Amino acid sequence: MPDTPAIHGIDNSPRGRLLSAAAHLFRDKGFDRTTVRDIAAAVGIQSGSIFHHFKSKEDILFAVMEEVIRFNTERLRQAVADADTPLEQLRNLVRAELTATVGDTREAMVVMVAEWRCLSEPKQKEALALREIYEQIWLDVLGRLHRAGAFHADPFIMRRLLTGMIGWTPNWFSTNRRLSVEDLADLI
Amino acid sequence: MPDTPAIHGIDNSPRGRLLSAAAHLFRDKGFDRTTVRDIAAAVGIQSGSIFHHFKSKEDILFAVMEEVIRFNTERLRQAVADADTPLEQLRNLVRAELTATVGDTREAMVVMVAEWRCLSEPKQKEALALREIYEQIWLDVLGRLHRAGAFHADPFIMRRLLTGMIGWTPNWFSTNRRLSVEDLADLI
DNA sequence: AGCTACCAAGCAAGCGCTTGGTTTGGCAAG
DNA sequence: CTTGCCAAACCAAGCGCTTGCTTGGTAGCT
Repeated sequence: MPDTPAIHGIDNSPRGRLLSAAAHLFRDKGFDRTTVRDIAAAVGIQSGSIFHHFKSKEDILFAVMEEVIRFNTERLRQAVADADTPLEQLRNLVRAELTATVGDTREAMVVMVAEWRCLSEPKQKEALALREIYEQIWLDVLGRLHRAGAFHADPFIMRRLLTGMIGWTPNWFSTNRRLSVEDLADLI
Repeated sequence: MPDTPAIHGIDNSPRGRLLSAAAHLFRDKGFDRTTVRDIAAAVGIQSGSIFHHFKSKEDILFAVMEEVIRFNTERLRQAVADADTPLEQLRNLVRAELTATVGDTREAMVVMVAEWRCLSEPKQKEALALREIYEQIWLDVLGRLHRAGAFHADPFIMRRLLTGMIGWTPNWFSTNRRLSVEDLADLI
């Protein structure tokens, strides 16, 4: 009965399968409305058995976020490294984040922005630290472009507007339309 | 004790005070993590007394959304009516939605986008109908601008990108910085 | 009298998580 | 090639608590 479509960057150990199933459920029911019994059923085990792999339900959510953020931070780094000019770096960043958001790590990404506050405060801080590394890559590239005179707005504001645009895409984008990446690159 | 800051467009009848308090709690704890006991305590009554005004907890959420969407639809209409040129209409729409999103109906707006899926399916449909009236105002103006050649992208896509940008603002915008409205108007 | 607004008490259901025991797969000693 | 063993993975049952909501009654205003 199990078999949730896997998420890129998560292996298929028992733990990994649990994470993928959880991410899927968290996405379309929300963290609070997903019970540990739901997650267990999705991978075909008993609810109690979950706590052999994770010490709490919150830990599952945190693990999902940690995996996805680590994986995509690496992707951003590659995107920057693969480009020569700053402008091309930006275009690659947009493409990379779009891929993460509507592509192979879509479910986990949606969960990360939507269920942030379901983490306890210490876990939030921990996740925020990872998140800041991620954001720094963006800010570096945007800052470089700004100093080069490519745009006049504040890079921080710029990043926030981009975050909003890209972060909203999973709510409307469906993968029949190819590469709206180019659309966005044009918009900048 | 009571006294949550009121939300524009909601009166201060017992019912109205309940709605404002609920919107406030829903915003910073989420719908599921907010108990009816929390809401009751926020206005200084017993938890059971809530069900004299609303027949379920979900009904409270729906009422919040309904009020805020009705109020802001009217605001959008005014924004269009107050402008002469299509471009000015767009600028007014942006300003109006920003005011709604980070201004006087901020809490309720955040709740509306974040807790959408907490509604049962019938209620979602009902809310969606109201939402579509709201969106149509945007699409009318954007369609007019598009036909006039002001931009070449699909108006639907354009609206979605704008939705993302504006919808994300409450996550970073704080009301010390005046009128970022102008920033956004420039970006189009 | 009748209505609105509320209280006090509690019920049934569902929740996260615990507990104690059982299966499974791998691996090395005999 | 068996045998003994261990750790990882899982089951079956249920505990204690919180949740949304119900019920039956009361105070005060018109």
